[in-house]
Amino acid sequence: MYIRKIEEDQDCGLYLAMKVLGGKWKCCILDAINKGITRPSEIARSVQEASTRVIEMQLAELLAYGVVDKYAEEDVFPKKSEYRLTGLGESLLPILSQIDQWGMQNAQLIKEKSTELQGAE
Amino acid sequence: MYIRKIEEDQDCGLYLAMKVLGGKWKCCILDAINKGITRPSEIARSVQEASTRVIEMQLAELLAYGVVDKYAEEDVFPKKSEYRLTGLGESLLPILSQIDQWGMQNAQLIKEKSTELQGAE
DNA sequence: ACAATAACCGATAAAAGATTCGGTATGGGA
DNA sequence: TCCCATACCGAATCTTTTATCGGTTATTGT
Repeated sequence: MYIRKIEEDQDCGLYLAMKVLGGKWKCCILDAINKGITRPSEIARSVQEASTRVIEMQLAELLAYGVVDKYAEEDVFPKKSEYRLTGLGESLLPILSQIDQWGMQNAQLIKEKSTELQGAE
Repeated sequence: MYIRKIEEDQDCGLYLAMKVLGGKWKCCILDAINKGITRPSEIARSVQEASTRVIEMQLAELLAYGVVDKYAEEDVFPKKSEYRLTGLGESLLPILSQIDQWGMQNAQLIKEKSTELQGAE
């Protein structure tokens, strides 16, 4: 079992929110589910850069935080699971789309500066 | 010089935005600056959990991304620097406060689930 | 019998991020 | 002279996150 060593800032709403949607692929997963891509294997195919293991792990986290719900049919072939947004998850959508818009609007600048920060130094 | 090894998702606005404000203390720093706490030493004191080195590094990143501007007076004692939000930085404020609100509204749940995720398993 | 598909998990390796420690430079005050 | 404050940087180290690999279970088709 993994035990966190560095103290967190549990009074900062931003910090708390980032715990829920801060993972590298969470936004892509939420976006996929919102678009109707609900099965793990489908999500994995739709994101492709991310391995199925990562999708599984992040889905598990989203599930734990109550942002998505899971509907599984184990006694069917092939096994079938679907993940859907909960009310809490839906309450995140407008915020996510705002951040996404900001990112897209400033994409050019961010990409440039980002390259500078790691490129020539 | 450091070279990133894992490919990024440069078409996801959310992912890009997170590059700018994803650091552990960026939100606290932006909040401080917005409140008029503009000097590095003051910011460091106002955040206290974070070391001055961290503040310096994250300020440098925010500066590189054009979210803040720097006004330095080197020929003064003691040396004086001030960081202020740029237009781009200010355009982030409403978004930040929305995320913060969401986080505060769901603070109880997030804290509980967060504890479960690392605590008993 | 064997390959294929779906979902999932555990252990470990690799990468990224945060922290600590020491150092630079300037000039004021005890 | 020595110590303080301010701002800043480099490098080593520690922590956290992400990726990779192999394994499990169950069922269908070849």
